[in-house]
Amino acid sequence: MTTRRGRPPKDLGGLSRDRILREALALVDEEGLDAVSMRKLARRLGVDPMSLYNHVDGKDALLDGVAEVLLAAIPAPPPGGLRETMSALAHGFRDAMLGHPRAAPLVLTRQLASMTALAPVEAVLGPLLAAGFPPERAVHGLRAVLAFLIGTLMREVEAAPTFSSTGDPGRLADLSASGLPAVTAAAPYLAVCDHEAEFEFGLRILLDALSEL
Amino acid sequence: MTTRRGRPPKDLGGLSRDRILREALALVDEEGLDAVSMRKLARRLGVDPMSLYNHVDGKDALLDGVAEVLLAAIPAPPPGGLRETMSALAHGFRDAMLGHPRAAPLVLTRQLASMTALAPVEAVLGPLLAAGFPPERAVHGLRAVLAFLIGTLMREVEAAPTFSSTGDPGRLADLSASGLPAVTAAAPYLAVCDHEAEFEFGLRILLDALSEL
DNA sequence: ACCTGAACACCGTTCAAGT
DNA sequence: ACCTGAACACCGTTCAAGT
Repeated sequence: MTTRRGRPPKDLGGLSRDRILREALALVDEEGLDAVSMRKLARRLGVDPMSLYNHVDGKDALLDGVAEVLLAAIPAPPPGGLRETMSALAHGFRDAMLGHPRAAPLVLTRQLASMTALAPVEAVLGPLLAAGFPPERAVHGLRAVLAFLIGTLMREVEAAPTFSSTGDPGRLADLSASGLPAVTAAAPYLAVCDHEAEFEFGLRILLDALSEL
Repeated sequence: MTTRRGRPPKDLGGLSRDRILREALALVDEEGLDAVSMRKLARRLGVDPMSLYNHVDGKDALLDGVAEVLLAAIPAPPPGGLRETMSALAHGFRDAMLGHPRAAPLVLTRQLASMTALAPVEAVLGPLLAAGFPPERAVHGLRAVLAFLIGTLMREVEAAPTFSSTGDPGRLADLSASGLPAVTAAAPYLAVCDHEAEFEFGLRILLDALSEL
């Protein structure tokens, strides 16, 4: 169990798990994941580094906590059909990650043991089962879509290969000069990546496939 | 350019970029990514930490180099139809990552600027173009498949959420007791993940979709 | 119950010096 | 051209002490 403590501790300017996690997220947003350190975080909170350990189990648990904060920001999908629900959740997930691009890898790359990660799972699984999917197929479908979401978002958040570095004008030239015929032919498209369009394209394919059972 | 130096330096027991990268990969395989440090790597090589900097641009460049070593292990696909080629490459990619599961996140997670990453791209794009795909669609398809591959492999390599911790027998009980109806109903399937089957399932869906234009 | 600060065993990297 | 070692500015975390 990696969830909240029993009682929410009073928050009179004092330290608390929530305050620490929020400040950690702010730190990641501003300076990036690599810049996070217990000491720097403590400095920002005006406390001794070791005080953090009264509310958080260590750096790794801290980052898990931040990931959970991000996940909790995914809104519950409005009730609707299978396709609408899955699409809403996929977009909610994407929006939550894009709202904190530098922190997103925490969600996308960590094995979250927490139960808070289950709310979106329930929201996807419910409609799939209601639509008559046997549970095994439903889980299959969920995992295929999730894999795609994680992969696209990693790319979008600049943690995974695009074959287009975001602002590099020499990239096209490099690709064209690669000597690889297909790469050269497709260079103008490889050099640019419309993340929104890629997301919709892949999502549509997967949802189509699921609809056809 | 993050490629090799001009001349391959003689390798008489001395240091070299290749020797450093190979040792780094071995270190990751044995102790995991977090355990990698320039100092420890130097210790294993029997040299002063600072000697590494004569062959590698710093820790980040070192890790990029290891990622490229992994990528280079993907075999060129045997000539064949569109579907065979894409499938062979996907499996080659997967096998390369599973051969070094602890190092795989380096490939899956980093923005590789290197040109060595282009060989597999060429191998996929070639058949797509030959099959009559307009370059824009070909790139779309490539990116959708790649996103799925990255997402599944992240999960497989235990860097991304499965909803089943690998060896945790209490997981099923946790899921069943979650109070979420759909999660409870699907708990037996959520608690277990046959990576091989998930991989084939998702890949088939995507390749089917691409075949249908 | 919470906070503190010294201390331990580490980091990556710069720089001046050696061969 | 390559290697070295001291030094700098950091880390995460343990532990004993305070309130």
